[in-house]
Amino acid sequence: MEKHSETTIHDIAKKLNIAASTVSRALNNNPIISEPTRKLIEKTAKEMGYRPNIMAANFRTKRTNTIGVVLPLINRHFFSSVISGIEEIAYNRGFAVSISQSNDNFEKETKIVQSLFSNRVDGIIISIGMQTTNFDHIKLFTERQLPLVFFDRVVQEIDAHKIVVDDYRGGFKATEHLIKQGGKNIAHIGGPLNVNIYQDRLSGYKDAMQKAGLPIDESMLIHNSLNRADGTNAIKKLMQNKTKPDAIFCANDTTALSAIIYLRQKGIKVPDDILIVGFSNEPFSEVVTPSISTIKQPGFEMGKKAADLLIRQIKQKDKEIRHQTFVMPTELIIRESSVRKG
Amino acid sequence: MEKHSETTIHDIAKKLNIAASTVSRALNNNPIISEPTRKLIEKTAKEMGYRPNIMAANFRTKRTNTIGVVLPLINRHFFSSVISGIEEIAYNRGFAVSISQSNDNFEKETKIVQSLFSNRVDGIIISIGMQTTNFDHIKLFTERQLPLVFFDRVVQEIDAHKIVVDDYRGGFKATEHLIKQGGKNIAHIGGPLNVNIYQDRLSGYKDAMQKAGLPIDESMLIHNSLNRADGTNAIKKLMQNKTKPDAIFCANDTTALSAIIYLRQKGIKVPDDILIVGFSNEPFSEVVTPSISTIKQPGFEMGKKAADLLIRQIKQKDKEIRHQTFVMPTELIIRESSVRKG
DNA sequence: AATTAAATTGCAATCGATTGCAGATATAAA
DNA sequence: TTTATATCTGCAATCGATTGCAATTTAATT
Repeated sequence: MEKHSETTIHDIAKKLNIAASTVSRALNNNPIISEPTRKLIEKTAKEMGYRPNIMAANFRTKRTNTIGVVLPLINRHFFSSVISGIEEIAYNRGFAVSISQSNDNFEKETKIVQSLFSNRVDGIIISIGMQTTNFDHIKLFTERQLPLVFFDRVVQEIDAHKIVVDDYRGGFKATEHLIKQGGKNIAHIGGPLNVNIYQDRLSGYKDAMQKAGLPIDESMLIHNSLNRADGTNAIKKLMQNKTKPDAIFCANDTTALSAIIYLRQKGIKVPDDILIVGFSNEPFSEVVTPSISTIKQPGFEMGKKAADLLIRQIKQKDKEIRHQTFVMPTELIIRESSVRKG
Repeated sequence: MEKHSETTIHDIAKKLNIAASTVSRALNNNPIISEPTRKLIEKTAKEMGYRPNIMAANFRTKRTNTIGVVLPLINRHFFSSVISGIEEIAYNRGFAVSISQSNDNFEKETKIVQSLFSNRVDGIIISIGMQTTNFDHIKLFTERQLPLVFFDRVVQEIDAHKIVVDDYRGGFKATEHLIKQGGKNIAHIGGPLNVNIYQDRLSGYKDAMQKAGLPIDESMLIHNSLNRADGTNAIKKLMQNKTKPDAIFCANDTTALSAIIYLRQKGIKVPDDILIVGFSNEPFSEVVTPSISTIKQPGFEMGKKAADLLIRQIKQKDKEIRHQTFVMPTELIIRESSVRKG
């Protein structure tokens, strides 16, 4: 029946007795082709069930119309929101999105980035893993001027667009709020300090404390991986201090939740006895009891912004670009966990 | 300096005075190449900073080593878990994962699938949108024998591998549990019936009711989109019935949550006055008060299974395949919302 | 040493679309 | 009618890796 399973521009050309180049140009809406010719070609192409071989085109043009996304964990509300935003913009601009998760594992992150590079993605959007302290794999992109956008967990020493949350102000606002609510001995459960966002949240905390004239007690600071178990260990340790905290600023909602659950088991009431604020506004924070005050990060908008910036860069590859850091606003959402009942 | 920005197998061949085909075979570990030659080529390739042009290879071999994933909404715990599972398997087998969300929009779903087809993905994994009742876009794949795996929201009339949860038994177990806890007038808030999973959950509910000799009252059945607002409307309506429900089986946790919150506002206690069971085991369900009894779906495992099946199909394209439906077990997780206090 | 078999390597075509440049046709001006 | 100028179309090379088949080298056997 059909010799080629797929019709090519050559088949169309042969049928119409014209050159394949004309067909190619017509199908790409090249204005150099006259209107009647284009119409005819388009009609024939449709009749013949023509579908462009994008691989051939990619190969020839050296572009894949694909952007790579690398992030620690897909299955996390903040990150999946970012993906959602990226996908939305990318789809509208005709780009596919290829997604990989590093699981916060340095080796995997490296392999992923190399693989995306070999696959010739047009650019990548990346949030660095917690373990990552060496950035040679990233330089693979920057050295060849391949478009790259960081988000959330960024690398300061690499020159590229960056989309971050205002973690400093987030930390500041959270702590300030706890102080206003009467907190004096305010603890902080934070993440690894090699990651910028945790560094910034800590700085915000410290500055808010200092501004209020409150001392910073090192025994009130704990840094860990911010998962459920770590959170429980952290709160346990804090409650063994000679002076116990009367408020805690947690660097994520998961840890805040761990603390609340542990304290409830011990008969310590939140917010009556201890005030708590989290970070990230996970979906559960709104509905848990007590609902968790937190800092909202606009994940979806960040994803959209990142994709927009990346695609702009891809489309104007030649021009010199001034890399910028976009700081997305955070919002303090006050719920039950941090408000002492009247 | 460098004429070609990238070194090709021809550059390597020229340098070593051998044929490009030998280089190609050596780099692909073709056993027909002798060990010393391979070693030499590999060494030289590394020295010259060779990176295969995957686009060229894809073009030639007609494979992209990419699998497409289409699902309603990335930013939902169940789906992002599935993605996570898919990504894990795909990554280990050398496949990239290209992800798109349909937002439950039929037009977008169609375009996505067509685009994946044009991009020559090696296969797709798809969960159908709620609005989708026409499957011509899917046939694009099946007719050309392109590997396709459905998960969760599957299309019965299309012959392909399917990974589903045992929604029927899930619905049955949930309802049976409510009956055991003393429920008599058990309502059901379900999803659109054109979607198999909601159909099955309803069937499970009905059978459990019948088995217990309980009548099925149509006014106790509501079907909607299962979002937060719909859930609130549904519970509101149910509570206006002449005989009010004493238990509710909700087809997802979001709706269960809506019900709990609404009832709390009205001073009606869960589980004391009304028992509730949800579905999906969203992260919030465990930590909300009262914690929500629910049916756990193994999203991550489903993703892994789907990817495994798809990749197997891709790798043995020629052989005839008996399509199977894999029913993943569900687990009833009993929490506070459905257990009447002693 | 000659013959045969086995193990390696090379030749050259191929995948399908794109694109610079040359050639052809149509239109306008002289 | 001839010449000049736009417009349009076609030729042919090209992108880089893969692969069937032919050619060559090496090893084994007589």
